[in-house]
Amino acid sequence: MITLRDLSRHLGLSVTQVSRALNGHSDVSEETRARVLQAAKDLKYHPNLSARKLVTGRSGMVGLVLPGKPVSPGDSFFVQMVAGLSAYFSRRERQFVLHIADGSGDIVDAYRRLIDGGGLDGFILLSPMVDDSRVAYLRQRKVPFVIHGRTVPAPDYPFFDIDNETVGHTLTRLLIERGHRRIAFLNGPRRHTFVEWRRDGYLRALAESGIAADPDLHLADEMTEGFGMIGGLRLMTSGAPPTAVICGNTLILKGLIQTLGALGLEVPRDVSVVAHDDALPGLRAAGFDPAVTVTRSPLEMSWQPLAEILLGHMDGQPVDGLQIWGPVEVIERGSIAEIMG
Amino acid sequence: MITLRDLSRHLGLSVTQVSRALNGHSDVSEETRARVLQAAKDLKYHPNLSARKLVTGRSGMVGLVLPGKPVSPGDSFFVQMVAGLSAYFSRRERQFVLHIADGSGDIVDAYRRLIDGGGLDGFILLSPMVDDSRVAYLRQRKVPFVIHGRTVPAPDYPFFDIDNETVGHTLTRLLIERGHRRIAFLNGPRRHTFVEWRRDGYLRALAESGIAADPDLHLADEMTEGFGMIGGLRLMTSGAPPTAVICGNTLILKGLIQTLGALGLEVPRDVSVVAHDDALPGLRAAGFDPAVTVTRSPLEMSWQPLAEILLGHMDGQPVDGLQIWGPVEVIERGSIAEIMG
DNA sequence: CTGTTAGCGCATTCAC
DNA sequence: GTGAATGCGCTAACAG
Repeated sequence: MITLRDLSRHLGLSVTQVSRALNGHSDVSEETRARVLQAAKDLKYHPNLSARKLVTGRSGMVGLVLPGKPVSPGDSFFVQMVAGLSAYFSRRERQFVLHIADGSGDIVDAYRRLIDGGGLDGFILLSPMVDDSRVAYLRQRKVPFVIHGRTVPAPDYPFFDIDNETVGHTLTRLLIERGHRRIAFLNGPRRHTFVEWRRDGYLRALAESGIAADPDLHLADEMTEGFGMIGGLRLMTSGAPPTAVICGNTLILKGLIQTLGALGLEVPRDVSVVAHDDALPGLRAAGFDPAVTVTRSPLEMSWQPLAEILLGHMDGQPVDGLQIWGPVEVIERGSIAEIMG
Repeated sequence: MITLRDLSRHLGLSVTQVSRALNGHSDVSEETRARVLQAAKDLKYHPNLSARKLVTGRSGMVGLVLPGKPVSPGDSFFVQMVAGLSAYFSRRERQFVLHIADGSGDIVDAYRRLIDGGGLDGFILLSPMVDDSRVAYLRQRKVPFVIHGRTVPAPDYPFFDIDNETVGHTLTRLLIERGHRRIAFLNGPRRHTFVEWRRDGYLRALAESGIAADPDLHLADEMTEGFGMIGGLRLMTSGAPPTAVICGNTLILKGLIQTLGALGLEVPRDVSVVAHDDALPGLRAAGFDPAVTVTRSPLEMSWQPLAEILLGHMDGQPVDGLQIWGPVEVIERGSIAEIMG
């Protein structure tokens, strides 16, 4: 292993000067800098992050903490995210620590250990919740982070998010415009902010058209195929079934489609269906039969912004430029039937 | 953030003594140790790994380097492994660094950076290859590692593996015993040792029964559904098709089944099929129609041994006890037809 | 059993 | 521009 000291002796310079040259300080002659850089490459010098961390307090290592649930195909959301982030940081010569938390115990403890002991100084947070304890803790510790989503509508920390209120509103509007008035929503778990915001958009669209919201038509549960099946069954076998159903993601959609098939209901003849599509591999709404009209925001377009925002934040860039909205596309595919007034 | 120094002042002891108490040294009075441990818990002390690494040369952080290919459902092997390992190490208060390598460049560079710069001092290696450069490098650097598999039949480093020669032999024997003599093998990529060893077992079984091996019946390629389809097609449409096919895993099996279906061939009436089953979620051989006879070694039973072996190795345990064979089960499910002599 | 001393590799004062 | 000294938090000699 080669250290700064080795380099300095090799070059006949002081350790200090080599350090300065490597870190791009201004008070180094161009010639010296060139020599140092060349030698560093030749000798395959790699700065010792532990040593650097000890003196600067920062290691540049970033982390992602995931809840410790068993892996299932439905977790392809996390898989995509982990793979994307890890590859991105690896390319940038950053260390990416994946921590799958022990389900028991406070999640904040995991962060504390990672910060105090492990020297992590940057985090990506997924699936923000109302009153998110992770956010509170990291803010208090003044550790940089970026969230995929938001905990409040207008936060003062960096984030990458889509406009979920608009997602809910758009999907609902699509149906209302075709004459639907009994519109159901198989949403996600209440604890997540985006679920509530999509619901807000849904309710706003209904209100704008003077449609009374029927609480029985809005179901909130884990975003699984199972929920799609059970929720769909509950909706369609109730006394007053909806004429259209909105699905929070394509996993729910998949379940719903199965239930509809089992009930002998055809899309869009018997019931119209729309969904939000994260464009996860193997779960494309375009692949369903019939293809389903969706709002679409590819998850795979979120790693890079998330990573860049985090690195920017760790570099001390102002928060304003680090609050970024991802695009939401509307793709009509004919899974909505026209209802005559 | 709370340091050893804080603890020592709080307790009225020297920093050294507190360190010793925490690290389980013998020369500490029981009373002192108890006091220290209690105070550490109360003040939520977490040792600074960077500092420790600097003086001991070891941080306890372990890493997994994966080749930088795009993620697909077929990578569920890696997904399972990553999730299992990460969860295990997290529970043991170890940091687990996932590094998805940039495809370009020498893979060894990734390890160099992680060791020199990142302070990693233990690795899990997956998918060992003939003349594996990673093994050579880590051995030279004297960095502890554990391999899922082996690079040579009797290595002097720790590993967790199954007896792949026996897997090949067993699957082939099952078919020979039912009278098959034209037995094909859709194996994996030649670069992997386990592929060669399975082939050895296959050839040995054939030889033992005096069956001449037909090179056209052994196909080696990436273990994908596509290979199962293409390879199966090639086998079954050749001039002299086999009466039985062995699949290297259930992904290949899945592809083969599709081809057979497309060709109007029925299992086991028209062709017998066996496979090796890693028991990946969603790819259970039991779920195929008809259920397929397999050798089975659940992947999910490998993280824990792998992790334990690595930690043992890092603790300096002798290698003898760290070379472990996982079980291989034979499950007969009636996908083999009897061939009358 | 306990405390004092030294140094891991690096960045950052402060002098020159 | 450059170099010498200092300390980050911790463990490992070395005394007592």
